[in-house]
Amino acid sequence: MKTMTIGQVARHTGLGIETVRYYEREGLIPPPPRSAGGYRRYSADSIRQLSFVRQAKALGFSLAEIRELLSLSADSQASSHAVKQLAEQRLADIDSRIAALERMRAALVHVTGQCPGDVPRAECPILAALADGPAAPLPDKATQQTKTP
Amino acid sequence: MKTMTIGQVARHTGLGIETVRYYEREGLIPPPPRSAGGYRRYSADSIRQLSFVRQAKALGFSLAEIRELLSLSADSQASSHAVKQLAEQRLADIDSRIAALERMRAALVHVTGQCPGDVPRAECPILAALADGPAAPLPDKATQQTKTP
DNA sequence: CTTGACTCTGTAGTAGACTACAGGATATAG
DNA sequence: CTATATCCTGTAGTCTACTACAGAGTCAAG
Repeated sequence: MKTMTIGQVARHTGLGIETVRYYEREGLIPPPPRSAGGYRRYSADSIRQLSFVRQAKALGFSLAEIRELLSLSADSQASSHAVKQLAEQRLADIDSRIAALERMRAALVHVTGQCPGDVPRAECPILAALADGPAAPLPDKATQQTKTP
Repeated sequence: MKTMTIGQVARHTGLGIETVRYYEREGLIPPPPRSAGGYRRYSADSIRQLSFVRQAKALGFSLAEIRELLSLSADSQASSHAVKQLAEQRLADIDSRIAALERMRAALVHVTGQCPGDVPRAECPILAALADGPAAPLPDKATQQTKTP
């Protein structure tokens, strides 16, 4: 079976060598087997995982979230229940991200395709596209005393 | 016209007070008018902008990108050409993000809905969902042959 | 006018995610 | 066998995006 050095893996995934080692330290990818001299020897599987990390990062997932997603894929044949629950949470999150991106998309289409230049700014609402979407439920402070004016 | 203090704005947007001031320093929102005593007085427009920032951040945009997006909305009636070009770039980016999220979504659906437990791991590919998506055009070295069976 | 909650500026510290060496070992072409 | 390109560990530095004070001023209620 063909294995690769860390440099080849880095080139294939578009990551830096130091970054690959960093991901290993952080537990995002399992430590690969080593050669007699101590060199890391990667398989194609590692490439897949690292590409996943790169993509997921570009989508705004934190390394902690990505670690979780990767564990989902690793455990997919194991404890169905907990895994499913986690996957369903992630699914909901992803759905709302897609929805928000599509609102943003619509607004941008509006800007590029329409907006003749005579509309008075309040009608070209990139802002409005995302202004009221319920994406991330932040640390709830809402149930404070509403000094409603 | 009704204006709000920074604390009220923070509560409305789910951001911290310090964060709101930070965004102002960073040029994400324009400095609001001040009261006689120097207090910032926000309008509903600020709320909209700050909510946009919060949402866009949750989608993985950096503050620099968000600044750009906000400038798009601010200039929407101005120099159509450069603005449109920028908007079109952002649009393409958003499209590929949506596509990647949808691949990830499909993989998660697969995990939650299918995956009876007897499949041998290579068939529940959350990894494969993102393994080869073209999200960020990194220093190109690709042209790799997919030896995948 | 006093009080207490709130805000101001400015500086400094933190967490996450890299990124850059230093100093030394290893692999491989010739 | 000898370059030289690549790899190793370990530590430290950087960048982004906050977050936390300190010390002082402001606002609204009573």
